[in-house]
Amino acid sequence: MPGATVDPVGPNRHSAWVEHAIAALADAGYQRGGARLAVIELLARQGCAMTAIEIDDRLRATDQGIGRASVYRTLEQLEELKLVHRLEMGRGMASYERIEPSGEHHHHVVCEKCGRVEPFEDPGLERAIGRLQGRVGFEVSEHEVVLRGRCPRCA
Amino acid sequence: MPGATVDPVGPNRHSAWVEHAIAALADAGYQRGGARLAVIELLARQGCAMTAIEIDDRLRATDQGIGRASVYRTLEQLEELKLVHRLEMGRGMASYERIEPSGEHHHHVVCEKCGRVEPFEDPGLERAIGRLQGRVGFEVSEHEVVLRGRCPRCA
DNA sequence: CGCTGGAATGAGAACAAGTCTCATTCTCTT
DNA sequence: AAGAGAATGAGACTTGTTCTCATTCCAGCG
Ligand SMILES: [Zn+2]
Ligand SMILES: [Zn+2]
Ligand SMILES: [Zn+2]
Ligand SMILES: [Zn+2]
Repeated sequence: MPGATVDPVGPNRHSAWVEHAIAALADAGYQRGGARLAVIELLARQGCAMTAIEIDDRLRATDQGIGRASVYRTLEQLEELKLVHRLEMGRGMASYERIEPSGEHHHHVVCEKCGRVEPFEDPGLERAIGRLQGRVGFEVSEHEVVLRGRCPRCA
Repeated sequence: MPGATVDPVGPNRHSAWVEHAIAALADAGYQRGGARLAVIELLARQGCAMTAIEIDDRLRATDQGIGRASVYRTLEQLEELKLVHRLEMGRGMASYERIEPSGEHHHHVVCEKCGRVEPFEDPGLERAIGRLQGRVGFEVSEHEVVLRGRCPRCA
């Protein structure tokens, strides 16, 4: 689903992931907390990766005024529990996007001129990566693919 | 006839890339310089990615005492000319490895526990990526694939 | 309910990778 | 050999991220 955009208010169809994340955190022994929930709900509304800076800025701007430490701490915890995927697609800063429990996911094309990021899916690519599993000596649990080039506007 | 400085570790079979890089830089209008050459010769000897920090430390330790600014500047120039590939596979720091003019290349598996990086090649994967070219709206010029998991030692 | 121990939070200091500045040194062409 | 301009490097600076620790909040208990 590339292109799912921000849903500023009210229930949204990604709330299932919010429940999933909350349950996983509870299972892992975490207590509830407002800052963590705010991060989770923000990520739940995004269709693609969002930089840590952007997440932090966005949450600092709310009336709750979430702190930077809480944002980064939460992102780290979510990554540890495989609830979000951490990506480094640009000049040294991390982005995050939620991981669907279903395994459904996408990869990214990045414009090397303007930095624009676009998601894409491809079953053939996934199949090729799947076939790789035995061939590398590691026990692979995730993968990421980044294509780089010029976007239509910059070409 | 080209007075390439003696490599303290002895002659290496990648000197062709050194020549290639020097020629490309000259074509791009750069003058020669000792710091830049040192970076190029170091990269020429590596079989896989090396972090910028490592490159910098290594070159600072030489009797020439290459400066940090020169190292990063050179890496940026080499990347711009597509002579090296910049990778961000770990905790927010860049690695570099040379690009073979032949197009021959590999991808990486990273251990999420100990950080170990291992290269691998796979024609099937390359084919799948090649088939993708038209399907994404970008004019793709490079790609990178990173698998993450546990290495044999950490599994 | 109101307590209480431990978890969660956030302000700001600390870090670390990378970038910028600019005086000096080096290259290359006359 | 001289001059114009490129390359270099010491160190200041920026920036994304992490750490510290005093304060606030949560959940179980009486
Ligand atoms: Zn995405
Ligand atoms: Zn995939
Ligand atoms: Zn490599
Ligand atoms: Zn490839």
